[in-house]
Amino acid sequence: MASYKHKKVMSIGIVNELTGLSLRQIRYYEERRLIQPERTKRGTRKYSFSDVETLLQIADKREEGVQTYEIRKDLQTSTKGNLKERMIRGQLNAHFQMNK
Amino acid sequence: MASYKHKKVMSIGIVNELTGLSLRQIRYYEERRLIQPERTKRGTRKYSFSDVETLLQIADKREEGVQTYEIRKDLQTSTKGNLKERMIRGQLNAHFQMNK
DNA sequence: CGTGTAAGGAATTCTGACACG
DNA sequence: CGTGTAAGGAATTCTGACACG
Repeated sequence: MASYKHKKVMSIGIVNELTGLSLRQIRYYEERRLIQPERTKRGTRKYSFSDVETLLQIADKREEGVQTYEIRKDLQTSTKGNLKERMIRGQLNAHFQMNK
Repeated sequence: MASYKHKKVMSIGIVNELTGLSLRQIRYYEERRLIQPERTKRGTRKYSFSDVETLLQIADKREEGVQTYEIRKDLQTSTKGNLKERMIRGQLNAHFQMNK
């Protein structure tokens, strides 16, 4: 399922090609905790397709002038927001089923 | 869809970790045309998750003593076989629908 | 704050070849 | 045939730092 999307297998060079972001930028966004790549035994970073998607979102926000701190909050709330939305929908469904 | 599974993004070192095959073996199976990795601008090989799956199949066959030439044929017919099977099923479905 | 760059070292990958068999 | 290995070079990645602002 999520295995391919979330498996950390790409070197930073590939991520650079896929996103167009510089190595410096990719490492900096990690430092600001917007992404969390894994490390190989010898310390080279490994990224997932999911990380690449996040980086593309980050690039969009940065172009709009949003600071990394704000982007981090957005990324967190966008995830939580989806969860929240799903829970609310669940409650609404339960509500309508009761009144049906 | 197939984008993550077939996108060539992994270095040979990662493939080695994922499959347990030696670099020599991975390169040799390419030489025998069992897999077709892509290359970066400077010539380093890039593999997909799909390639990794194929390599795992190859490893199984090799343990059984099957030669690379036979494995290549198997890989080709297993793909074509699936296609053929689907076409036959389609015809069967059409047949039964006509007689229904 | 966000990003570029030069610096030096360490690890990776590549190819062609010899070896065994 | 399939795989290991030593060889030398080229390219990658890492970190900490200085720079601009």
